[in-house]
Amino acid sequence: MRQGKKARSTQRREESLSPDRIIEASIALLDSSGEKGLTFRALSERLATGPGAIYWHIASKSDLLTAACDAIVARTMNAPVDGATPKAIIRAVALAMFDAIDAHPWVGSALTRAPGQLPMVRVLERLGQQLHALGVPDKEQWATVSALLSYILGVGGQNAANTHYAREHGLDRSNFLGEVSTIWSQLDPDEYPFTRSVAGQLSAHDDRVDFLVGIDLMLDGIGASRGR
Amino acid sequence: MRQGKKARSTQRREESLSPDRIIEASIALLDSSGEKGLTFRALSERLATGPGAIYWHIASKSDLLTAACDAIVARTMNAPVDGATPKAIIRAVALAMFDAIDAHPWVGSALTRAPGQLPMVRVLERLGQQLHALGVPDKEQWATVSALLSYILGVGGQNAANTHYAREHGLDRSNFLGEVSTIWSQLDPDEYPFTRSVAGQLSAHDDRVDFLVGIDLMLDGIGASRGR
DNA sequence: ACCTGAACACCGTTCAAGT
DNA sequence: ACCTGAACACCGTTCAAGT
Repeated sequence: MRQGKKARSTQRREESLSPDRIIEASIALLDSSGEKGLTFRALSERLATGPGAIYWHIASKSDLLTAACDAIVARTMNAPVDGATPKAIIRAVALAMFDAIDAHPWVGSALTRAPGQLPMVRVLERLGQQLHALGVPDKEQWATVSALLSYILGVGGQNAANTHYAREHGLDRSNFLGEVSTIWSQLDPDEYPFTRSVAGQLSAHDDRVDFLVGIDLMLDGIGASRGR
Repeated sequence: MRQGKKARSTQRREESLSPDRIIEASIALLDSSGEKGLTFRALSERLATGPGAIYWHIASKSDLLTAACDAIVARTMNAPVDGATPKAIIRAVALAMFDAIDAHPWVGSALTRAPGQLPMVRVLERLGQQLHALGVPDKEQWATVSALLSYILGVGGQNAANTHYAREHGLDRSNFLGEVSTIWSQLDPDEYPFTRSVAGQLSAHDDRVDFLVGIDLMLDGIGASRGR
């Protein structure tokens, strides 16, 4: 039963609590059971401790969620991205966020609920630097990043909501879209002609492609009011 | 103590429960105490009944929130809007949603959490009809409304989060923005040059104007890839 | 300094029992 | 048909007590 020093200290480190270990376990819990799967009781069980212990390292559940979100966003924003022009880089950064939220839907809602905080600032900074490079005048920079960011958060939130809703009703994503499509195509033709006409496109569409359409719309808009 | 028939029946209607009365009371509760103020216990107290009674009329809290949200959105989307061109109408509809969410921040998050449901569809329909009038090709209509809607939901979600965060910390909105601005201006200059440079614009900006900048960016984008 | 786990003050939801 | 209100199965958070 004796253990070498190395093994001992490794195990020690593995067993003692730390913010990082708590955040790591939170991410695992959020990925596997969604936002409502993250409770201090489930978390403390996974960490083989009591619920109170976590409060020594983390101030609140809201802080914990923001920290978990930031871990994902930091990873995403620090990854290299390729693109030759500022607009190409903006596209790539936005797409990286889309993919991160697609892989971790809870990040979508966590981002929104932490306004002005680190995770949002990381994205803001990446986008803003490219707007600067693009020659957007200082006075217009805030409104422009703000718009891009709002769009990304909007899509991310929808993504999170879709996943949550599908999970709650025991459907997968395509079943969910099919259900919405069916409901839409049964709406009153006089009141909802557009929604009905678009119901068919719903189940065939590609979220990722649609996301980029919106980004390109905004980038084109920046070009239109500035010239290329 | 006798009462006329009319008075009697009026009072009856006021006292007996109905989905409409429950929704009305929910809106009042949400407006006055925010999203966390809406509980079945607080609601049943305000309606002078027991928590169980509400379940006779409403299936779940999530349904209740969506119904309350829909009441606001329906009111907003049914109000006449002026605008001579499709783009002007889109602007006006979007702005009406912004103002509605500004007045009832909880609508921002409720909208996002009811994907594909009635409140969203009302907005989708209004915007979509104008895109159709604008001559956006059928194949592109879904991605285009979807982008506009995501942007509106994104701004709405941020709006809700800002209000929630400020309320939680006992600040008003301008204090909150001032605090964020201060934090941003103290960020590391090498890592966050853009965010620092933009911190000053934060406290002076006008949410409503910024919102329209994003809408115009997208409308210009639609124009750019189509001509006018 | 860090952890334990019982306890507090809540939730949404259900359901027997009433009218 | 509609309402009552106790009870169930949870929450986040606190805090005395331990090591």
